[in-house]
Amino acid sequence: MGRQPCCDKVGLKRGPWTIEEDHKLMNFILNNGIQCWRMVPKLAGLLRCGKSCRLRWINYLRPDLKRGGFTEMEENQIMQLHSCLGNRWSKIAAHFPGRTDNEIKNHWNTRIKKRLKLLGLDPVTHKPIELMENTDDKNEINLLSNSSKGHQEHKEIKSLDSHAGKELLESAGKAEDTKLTLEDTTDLINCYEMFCRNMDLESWISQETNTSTSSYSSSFSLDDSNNLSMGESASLRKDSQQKWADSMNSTLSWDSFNHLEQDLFFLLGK
DNA sequence: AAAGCTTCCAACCGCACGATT
DNA sequence: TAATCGTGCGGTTGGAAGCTT
Repeated sequence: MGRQPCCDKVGLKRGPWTIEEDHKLMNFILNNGIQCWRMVPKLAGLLRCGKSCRLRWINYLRPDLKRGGFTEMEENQIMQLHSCLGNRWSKIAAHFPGRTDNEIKNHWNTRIKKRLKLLGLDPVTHKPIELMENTDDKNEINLLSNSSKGHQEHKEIKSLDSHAGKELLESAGKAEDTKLTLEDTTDLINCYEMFCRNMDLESWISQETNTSTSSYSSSFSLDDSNNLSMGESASLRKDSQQKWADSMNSTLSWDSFNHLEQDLFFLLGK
């Protein structure tokens, strides 16, 4: 009953892929498509398990992958999507043609999380981090000394290399002891929440998910590779990307977010 | 110059769930 | 119907590269 096991791991290679392995996998998939990942390594002459091949293809070899760092606009969009979808990276990635869930997850963990913390927001809930009142001045909060994790947070922020962190700290002119008045923080939070409300992101996401997620999915569709020629696939992708871009234009005004962000930095810097 | 530290990201692992036998 | 597979997903890790002291 049942099927054969996916792969026995005895004798299979692990770790970083070599250029030769990449070429083998890429050539095989481009020439034959994918019927079954389990068979791919055998037919392509690779000593890898199917799962590993799938991951390598999706995250690195796929021809429609978008290379390079994330733009500020993309980062902002990820933040917004995460506030509604949580850690559902594949769902988030579906809104970014050419980006992988792994890529977005990595970027979130290394950059965006810190950026949100700098804004005084909990990266999990997107709610304001507990405001700690300073006993000497009731109108001040210490952004960097939240509970017992204060030291760690401080360390993380101090070592930030992202433009967001540096900009924020430099604009505030207080790299070591960034303090906001309670008034500032309340303004900041109100702006952020107002922005989220105005975007009506949840309805947009549910609409997108219901109508078109599969078309925009970052995962390469096996059906596409099997049933469409390269030209047809490319055309389909182009249409999907255009539709996606159009839907973005009609739904969101990123200029307004950038302005808001500048305002937030201004608030912090004043 | 080099040792130690931090950041980044490719890759792995285990689980969930629908499909298949 | 139960057992197992195939695939996708999210969390985690290891090591290379870059940075700091």
